[in-house]
Order: sequence, then C-alpha cells, then structure tokens
Amino acid sequence: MIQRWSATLIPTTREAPTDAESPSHILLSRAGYIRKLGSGIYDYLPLAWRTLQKVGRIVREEMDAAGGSELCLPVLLPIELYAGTRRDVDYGDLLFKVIDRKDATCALGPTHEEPITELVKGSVTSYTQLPLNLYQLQTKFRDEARPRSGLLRCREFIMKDAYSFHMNVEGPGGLNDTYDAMYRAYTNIFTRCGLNFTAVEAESGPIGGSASHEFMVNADSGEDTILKCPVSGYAANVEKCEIGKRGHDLNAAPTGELTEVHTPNLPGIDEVGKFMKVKPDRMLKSIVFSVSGGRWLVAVVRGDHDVNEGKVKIAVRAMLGDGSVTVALADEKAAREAGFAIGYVSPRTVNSVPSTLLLIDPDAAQGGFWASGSDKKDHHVKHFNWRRDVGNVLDDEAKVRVCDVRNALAGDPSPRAEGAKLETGRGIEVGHIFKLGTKYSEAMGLAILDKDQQKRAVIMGCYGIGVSRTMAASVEQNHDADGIIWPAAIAPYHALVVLMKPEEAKQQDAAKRVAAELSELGYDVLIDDRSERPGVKFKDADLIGLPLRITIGDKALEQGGVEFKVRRDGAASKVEVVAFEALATKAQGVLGAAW
RNA sequence: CGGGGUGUAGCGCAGCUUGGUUAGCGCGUUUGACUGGGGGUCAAAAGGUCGGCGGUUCGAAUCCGCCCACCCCGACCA
Repeated sequence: MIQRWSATLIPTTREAPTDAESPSHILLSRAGYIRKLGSGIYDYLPLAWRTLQKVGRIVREEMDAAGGSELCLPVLLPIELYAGTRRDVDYGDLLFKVIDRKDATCALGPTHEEPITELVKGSVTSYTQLPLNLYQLQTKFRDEARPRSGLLRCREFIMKDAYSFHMNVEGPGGLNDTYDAMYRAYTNIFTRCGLNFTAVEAESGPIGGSASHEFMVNADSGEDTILKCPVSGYAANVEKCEIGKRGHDLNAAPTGELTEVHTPNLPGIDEVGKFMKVKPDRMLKSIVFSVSGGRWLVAVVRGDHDVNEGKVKIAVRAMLGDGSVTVALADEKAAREAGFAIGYVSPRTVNSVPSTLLLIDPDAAQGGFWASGSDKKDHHVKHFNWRRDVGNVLDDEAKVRVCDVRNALAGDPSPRAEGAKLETGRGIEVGHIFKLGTKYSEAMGLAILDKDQQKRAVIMGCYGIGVSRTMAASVEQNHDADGIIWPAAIAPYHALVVLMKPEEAKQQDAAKRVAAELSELGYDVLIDDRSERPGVKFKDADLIGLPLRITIGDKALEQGGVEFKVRRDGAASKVEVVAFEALATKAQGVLGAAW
C-alpha cells in the first residue's frame, strides 16, 4: 500500500514532552506515533496504529496456527461476575470501576478469566468439545498506582489474552500440550516481530513445576531483572531463579565476644552498618514470617541479600511436609506481641520464641565476623557466632534448615551447570503463559462430565501478550540517537520515499514508479511529499525509523537511479545510488519477502 | 498510599522571591522574499480563561486558602 505523508497525520517534534524519560516514550512521542491524553492514557496515531495492526496480525496468524479461535468479549463487566473469584477484592484498586445510571458498578476488564469461564460454563456441555483455546485482542484497563514510561506501563493498553480449557493436564488434548504449543507460538511471534527476547521461568502456578514462563524483550531500560546461565541456557526471573549448590559452615569458631551495641533510630541495614562500621555483607538480616497454625518463621540472609518469599514458602512446606501451609510476612504488631523485636531480630529467636522455625541462607550460614540484631529495640550485637549463640537447635532438622531463601544475583552459581555463574540482564515483559489449573473453574462452577461420567472441574491455562507494550519494547531495544529503528515486520511502512523537490514532475514520476514497484512486491510505502527542506525530511526519516529510505533527487536521477539507505546502518552512513532496475532485488535483500 | 516537585501559546521554558503599563523568549505555525542534499536566512503575522475556585489588595501569573491535574522516587504491579 502507498500513503503520502501530506495526506496523513505524522506530527513530529524536535523536542519531547518533559514527562517523557524512557527512550520509547521520547521517540514514539517525537516521531508522531503517540500523544498523551492523561496519566497512562495515550492516543495511537496512524503510524502507531499501523505497527499495532502488524503486531496484531502476527499474533493472530500464530495463534490461529496453534489452534486458537479469536473472539471478542465485553470490556464492561458487571461486578457480580467477580462474586465467585473475589478478584474484585484481590485486584483491589487496580480494577477500574464505573458506575452506571442505576448505580450499579461495572469493572473495565483487566483480563478476562471470569467472563471467559462464564461463557464456557454456559456453552460447553461435553468433554468432547474440549480442548478449546479462545483468544482476543482488545483494550484492557488497569488503574495502575503509578503509570510510567509511556506505553510500557499504562492504564489503558492493548493486550492479546488467550484461555485454554481441558479435562486433563497430561496426554493428548491436555493442558501441557496447549501450553507447549503456546510456548512455541510465542517464540514464533516475538521472533517474527524481530525482537531479541528471552523466555524465562517465572513464578510457578498452582500445578507446580515450571508452569509459567515470561517472554522478556532484552533491553537495558527494562524494569525486570532476569538471570541466565550462559552454559546451560537456563533463564528465570528474580522471583523464580534457583541458585546452584553453595557450601555452609555453622561450626566455625567465634571471632570475639558477643558485644551489644546501642544503635538508636537507625532505620535500615545500611544505616546500622555505617554506624557500626560493618559492611552489609557481614550483617545478618532476619525476617519474620507467620506460618499457618500459629507458628513463626525466621528467615536469615546476608545484609546485602534479599529474602525471597516464594522460596521461603517452598522451604517451609518441605520442612513441614505439608503442601498446604501458608506463609506470609508477619504482621508487625502480632510479631511484637509474640516476642520479636521487629527491626532488631536475631536468629536466637528460634530458642526464645515458642513455635519458631529457622531458615538460613547458605551465604549467611558461615563463620567469620557477623553483626546481627540483638532482639532488643535499638540494639545490635557484634561477633555473633552460630554455634555458640544459637546452639544445638541448629542440628534439629525439624526446626532449622540451611537452604536457598534469597533472590539470585549475578555471579551466583548456576543451578544447571557445575561451575557456571549466573548472569543478569534487564528485560521488558511482553508475554506471559501460565497454567491456571482449576482456580477459576472451581470458583465459578465450571465442571463437565468426563468419559467416565465423573464431573470434574475444567483445567485452564491463560496466555497473554502486551501488544502495545511490545511496540514500545521494540523501540526500547531498537533505536539510536536519531530515532527509532523498526524491524521490517512491524514497521508501519517498509520504505520511505523522500522527494527532494516534490513540486518537480520528474521527481514525482520517479517517486510514483518506485512506490508502485515496491507496493507490488507487497511492501508498504510512505512518500514524503512535503515541501520541507531536505534536512528536515532526513531528520524526520531517521526519527520515524522505517527500515528503508529511498531518496529521489537530481543527483541520483542523473545517474539513472535513486538513493538507497538502510535505517539500521545509522544516520551518518553513506548513501548508495541504485538503478531503477536493481531496486526491487536490493529492497528484498534488506526487507526480506513481504509476508 | 508515603516523600518530593510541576502547572504560563501546539512543544520546551523565563517571569513569581520583592504585587504595578499591553505577560515574554526559543522551537513550531501562517504569509512573503531569498534559498534549496542533514531541522537555512530575512521580514511580517496569528496564537494566552497564566490549571480551577475563593480570599487579601486600589491593583494578583506573582501573596494566602481550598481543590484539580500531571511528573519523579518509594510501596504496589496477572
């Protein structure tokens, strides 16, 4: 298709709005793709909409190829729909709500587990109709506490959400089949979009195992940290990432006498450390959790490490041999009443507070000098020693375990390859696939008779792609100082034909000829026919980032051709004159076959 | 929700401390001329509820109060 710049709306600007900070926000704004209408609310202008359509087309093709069926559910959802799942409460303020004229509350859909479950409940009546994979592309709403980074975190955004329904997890037609198909579809989608991405293991679903993956676009500006093992290829997000084997030693000799230090009004590890002249990596951080059944748990990590709640939960369940125990950060007041000096807790509380379990991260379960809380407000201790100060309870496996309970960091041993070290990178989450299990079907009463005439809750999976976020993530990953650099597959147009003198018939004819030829090959062409100075047009060309720029000017025309420039080569790269006859081949070499 | 900050032309900003003609500047826009291969030059012009409401004052963009919007850091984030 062919479009003229003068006939569409591409309001480029020299400067970005002050509130734009991330590269995608700045460039998409400056290049005339998006405009902000309110906090976390953006207009998609023609260029952006074309890119979104292209991403959407790839998504649809791959979803259809993987057995999905597109449908479209309402955005406006009666709040009563959430009666079974209580997500109106769990989602909290994140759920956008509107009130109608009858004073009834509706939610603007943040995702669609409830309506899709409701739909299937009323329309699928036999196991023979399963499996089913239904998806939609639509605008979603979330009342984010703090929208930021332009399209990367908005209150209104475009998402592809898919839901699958099964009678079984394993075997043909089971959840695992579809999950794997979705994993492959997502890999195809992001590959076709021209993105450099990593699929990482994410927080496990209720079914366990590696039941969830996030697809992360690798970009330094990403909000999420991901960890990778360069040897085995293992990759996971911080919440999920396992750490390889680490040694520990609870029997080392003390470094000195246990000494109490008065540390008044010091809020954090860093401040206490500075005051005591102890580095955070020689301090013990003891975090108190409450465990169902009226028990307590103290998790100890090094001062420079962060406790991982998910790992704590898994460890406690293993320790108690009970998969149903719940673990939560302790309520401060209740913990104080139980005898924990919150802010000054030490591992010794395993002895002093009844029904207390102790989990020690290997890096904290070492000899040498340690500073710790003293279990007394405004006081810490120096020369803490595990064996001397905690005692033989350390050997009681029912009460004390040494195990991984912290977030992984760069340099930690890989869990999958001996001797390899984990590396970190930043990423932008653009896709998430998840094994839901029966959470929604049970809550909403979606059950079907199976072959054996047993009524069973339907097993579900859900699979999301942030479509508008994918566009922004691509810009985060593909840009330079002059502007956007689109991968050909999602560029709003493949080529920009720039006329040096748009009023000259000779150049007009050449532009028409070039555009028609490229269009016939299946490429989308934008003709810059504005009577602007060349400098302005070149700057705008770099800014909007179409993969190929073809300049029609006297210089090249005299040589019987046009100027050919690839955006990815950078603004300052040399242009090349290409004869008319050679243009098609040359363009295909750069852009690849169109669809 | 806690902390910090900002609202003045389409965009970016100055003016506010110390109230006083007609509220400025750069970019952009319009018209004309010269120009013509990386945001050109000259000339002229259009464009403002100074976020809103109220108060103080002879007089408010400027001082005071309330409200609203927006941004940043943190908390939060299927």
